[in-house]
Amino acid sequence: MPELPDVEGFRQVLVSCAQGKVIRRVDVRDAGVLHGVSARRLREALEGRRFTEPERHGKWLLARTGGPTLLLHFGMTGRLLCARPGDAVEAHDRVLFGLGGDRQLRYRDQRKLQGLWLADDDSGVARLLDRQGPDALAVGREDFEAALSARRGHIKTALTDQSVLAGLGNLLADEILWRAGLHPRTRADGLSETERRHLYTHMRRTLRSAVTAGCVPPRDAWLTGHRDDPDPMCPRCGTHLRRSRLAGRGTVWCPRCQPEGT
DNA sequence: CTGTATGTTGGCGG
DNA sequence: GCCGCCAACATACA
Repeated sequence: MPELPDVEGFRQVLVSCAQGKVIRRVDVRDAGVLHGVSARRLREALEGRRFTEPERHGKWLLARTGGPTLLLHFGMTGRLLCARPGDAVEAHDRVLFGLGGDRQLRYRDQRKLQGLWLADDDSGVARLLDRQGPDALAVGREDFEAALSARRGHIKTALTDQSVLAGLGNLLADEILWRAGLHPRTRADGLSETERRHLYTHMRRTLRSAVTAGCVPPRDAWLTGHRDDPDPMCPRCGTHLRRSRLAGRGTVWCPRCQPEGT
């Protein structure tokens, strides 16, 4: 699930559930999601602190406390949710944060592909995020174009490479390329001035809608609404969609709207 | 059993 | 060094 729009939604959960609240109890149910920190050290670092305004960079969520920062990454199946302390704990609830105001923030994740990190200070945060390119929602047109021009590989690979641009995942990349009319194998540094501009514009529009929805919505008018159909058709022109493997992921595109070459 | 899944990393060969 | 591809990580589901 989690790409930039989902993580932005989790940031909102953190704001409404936990911002300003004291962390009374950190309950690590599965230490397998902790990276570079023990359950005990996590508890000692966070209990008694208060969550302040959280930030997001790409697919990373930064839960600030005024002291150490908790960094969360959701992999493919992670979520953040707000519960009551008495609510039944589910099998995949890995860490529970008991808060003031009778709230409980939960990191739930089925597959444990990523997890939680703790940074003592800003330099610790910077170390953890040092491979991240500019955030896809915050990046300006010029930096976006410069990042792509520096890449000789396929455009889809560049868009989903977090060190080039942070936040886009497999669904968003396919969606944006479809809207921009670009074949996913187009060379990133081979885009015309116009194509680069369109790509940036469509990335912004797609991200804005998706952030509002809290996910890449599987709407009928979106490519994402059809990628899992047995015989998927392009919602714009009715052509049979193509499927293949690119950048290590299942890739869907419309051969008519996104012609190869040129 | 096989293949797939919205993520990331590290290794291999070109 | 850059690039594409693949396995690995852990788990569920068709």
